[in-house]
Amino acid sequence: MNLFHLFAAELQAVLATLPETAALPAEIRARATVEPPRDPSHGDLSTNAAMVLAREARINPRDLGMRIADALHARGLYARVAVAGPGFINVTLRPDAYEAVVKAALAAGADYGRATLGQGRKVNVEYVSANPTGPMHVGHGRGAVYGDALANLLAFAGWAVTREYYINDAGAQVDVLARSAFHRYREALGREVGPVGEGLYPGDYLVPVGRALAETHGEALESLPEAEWLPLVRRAAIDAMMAMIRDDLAALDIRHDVFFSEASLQAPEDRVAATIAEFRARGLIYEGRLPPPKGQTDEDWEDRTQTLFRATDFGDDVDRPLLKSDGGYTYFASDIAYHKSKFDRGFAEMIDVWGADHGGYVKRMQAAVKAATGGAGALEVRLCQLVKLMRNGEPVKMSKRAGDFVTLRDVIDEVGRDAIRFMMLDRKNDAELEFDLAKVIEQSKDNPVFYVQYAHARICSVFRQAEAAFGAIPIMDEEIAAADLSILTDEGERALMRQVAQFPRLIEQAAATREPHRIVFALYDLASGFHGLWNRGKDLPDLRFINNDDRKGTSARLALVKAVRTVIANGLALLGVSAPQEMR
RNA sequence: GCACCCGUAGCUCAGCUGGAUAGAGUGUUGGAUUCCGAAUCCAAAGGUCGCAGGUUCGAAUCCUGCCGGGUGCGCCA
Repeated sequence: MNLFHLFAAELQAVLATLPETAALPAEIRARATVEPPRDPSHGDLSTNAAMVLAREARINPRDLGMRIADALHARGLYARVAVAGPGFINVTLRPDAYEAVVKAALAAGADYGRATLGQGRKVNVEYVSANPTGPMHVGHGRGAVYGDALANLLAFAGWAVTREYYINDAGAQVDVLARSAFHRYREALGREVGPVGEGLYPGDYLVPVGRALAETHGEALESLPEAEWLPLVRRAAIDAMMAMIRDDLAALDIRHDVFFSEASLQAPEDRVAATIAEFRARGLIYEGRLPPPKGQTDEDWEDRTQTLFRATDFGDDVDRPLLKSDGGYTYFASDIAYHKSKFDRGFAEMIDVWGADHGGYVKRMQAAVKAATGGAGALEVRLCQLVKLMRNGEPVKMSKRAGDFVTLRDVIDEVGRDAIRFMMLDRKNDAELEFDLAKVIEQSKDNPVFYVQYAHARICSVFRQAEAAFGAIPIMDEEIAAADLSILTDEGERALMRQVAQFPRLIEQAAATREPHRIVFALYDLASGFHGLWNRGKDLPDLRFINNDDRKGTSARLALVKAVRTVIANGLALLGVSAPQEMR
């Protein structure tokens, strides 16, 4: 049940029949929006219809507002319809409208807020996609949490979501990984290997990989030429790294549906070559030169002819190379084939979640998708800004030297899944995020995670108390479902009803804008409203949720807080944060 | 030089795709616990929304130009 949808439909019906607006094209009338007024004293719903349509209708906004307001009022559904300010039409609902919403929330339970915005369309959300060359860092964690919450949100809002991870297991970096693992392998055999060589990965996370290789192969690999041991060691190292990454993701309760291997694009069949051939046949590729980049030292610049994709024809700033000087594919070439595969698998809508350091890559990838799909597919890229890791207000150094490198796993182990997920979503994804380890573990004030969870736990506690006072839950559930909510007239109670009523709208807006952080802020506000009402019960016993002398009033208030708990639980579920029964 | 992101209270950030008197947390100051969980609540104080123009009924929000910070800029991924 979505009050905003219901009213918007009424409004459009009025606009379609009113002499002043009926003649306007439907898409003009659709400019009218419905939203809650900032100031609750203005009413429950507000529309800008009169202001938005006045010009086209050739009437001044206030007069048009009066006409629309009269027509709305004549429908007999609203307690009050008024024109205010420059032409806002404010609507006050009848009290029972909110009571119906609370009942609807209780009936829907875990499905309350579910929307049909996506209309069942398939969408592919690709996130994390960290290189399998080492442990994930905190920045990966942000993309992981954001992508996962976004996927949850889109699924809840009516999309058919596939969660995907792209494994970069094809380039030169995984060869470096293999050589690094080979070093650890010889070390495990007891050879005098010395320090890890220049250009190799020094982290000791490869030590177990080397040890496992030694156990499996003994000394057999040592005598082989690199060309023979490298594919074997590479496979083992990548598998080990991916196992580690998947384990870390599981610790955050993140599970992808598809792990897509970059290497699989080239073997057994070479789909990158096929994509390039197709582009070439369509005249999207030419041999040419690029101007050197400006503003940076370019002593290594070598002016040469290369194989270029006409990205500028599809909105990019320059054309982009597909082949490296050694004849291999650029990462971009592979990525085109990869995104084409997504489209071929039925995803016209694709969302990639990247780190901000890949921002310069967005236009070319969107251009490529446009070209590869003939305009039928669209790629949306959401960038996650960097995470500044802090401890007690001091930045934590993130140098790669062993010792002070803080991995994502370190942070998960230190602060826990709920805290890290909530805090990562406590900021807009394109804003930098300051993550203070000391504050996040502090189980109190500074920590909004506990604030929201506490509200949920407190409501659970209320129900435990109610059960003790009034008896078995099944009986209570029936009473709650039948409760007369019209006796709840306190402003704090009405405010909670409004927040419950706005949840479906919140879901749609958060999904449409791809902004799960809105849920975080809304849950915080809801928790705040609840905590406030709770404390007023200390001074005003009539506001207490449980009143042994007033079974009807208790049922009504329990219905309200149960609806609040439902919203908190559903919201936290989308964020991937647990909703505890108690905080102890 | 170019592209993208950011600039809002001392600090960290929201601001519902252009709406009404710009909001939270934190910090500071003062207050609330015989009673549903004080991991809570209430109050005070705190603002040239980076600057300057423009668009219109209306701009923190959209456009242009500056200033400041960040991320990138062929053959890494």
